[in-house]
Amino acid sequence: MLQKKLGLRIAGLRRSQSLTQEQLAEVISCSVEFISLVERGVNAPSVAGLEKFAKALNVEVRDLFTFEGSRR
Amino acid sequence: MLQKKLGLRIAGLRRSQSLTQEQLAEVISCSVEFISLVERGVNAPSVAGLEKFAKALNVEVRDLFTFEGSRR
DNA sequence: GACTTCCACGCAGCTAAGCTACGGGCTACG
DNA sequence: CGTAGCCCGTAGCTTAGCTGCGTGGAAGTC
Repeated sequence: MLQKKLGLRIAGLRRSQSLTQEQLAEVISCSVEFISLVERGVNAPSVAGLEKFAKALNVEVRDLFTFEGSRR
Repeated sequence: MLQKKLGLRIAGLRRSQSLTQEQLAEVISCSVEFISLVERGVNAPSVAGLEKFAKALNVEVRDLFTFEGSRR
């Protein structure tokens, strides 16, 4: 549920930075496969992982949970 | 790092709702000990767990990651 | 057609961490 | 004293976070 939206959000942010999954994986220092899993909502990163994602995407963690559907 | 702040945030939200750890644990249907661990920043809940916490505290997940220190 | 880049996806595996139960201990309050 | 609310350590089960490998497909370029 949540991870699905989270994945889409991350994928969107990544694309908006013109990064490939591979590049993002390198920044985060994790596997490309994992990026794929996360973006598809199969896996959700841990809280520690969220921090990395946010940093790599130049946003704050709370922004990762900010969707269109959310208020505001 | 993050989980520390997250824990404080959750504890703060819980208190502001005048809930005890026990009551919160019941709403989330998890153990009281776990609430304690989370609030102290020893453990961080999983993404699925975050959803439960947010729902129990009547906020959105993104609000759990909204600290004083954060921008805005 | 052949090649490359980007990505989805299944499978198999390790280990870290989420989560629980039990037991003890401290403070505050009636 | 007794109870409520919380902290804390230890020990343990179990899930899922995360990896590697290998495949294959869509789109672009030459």
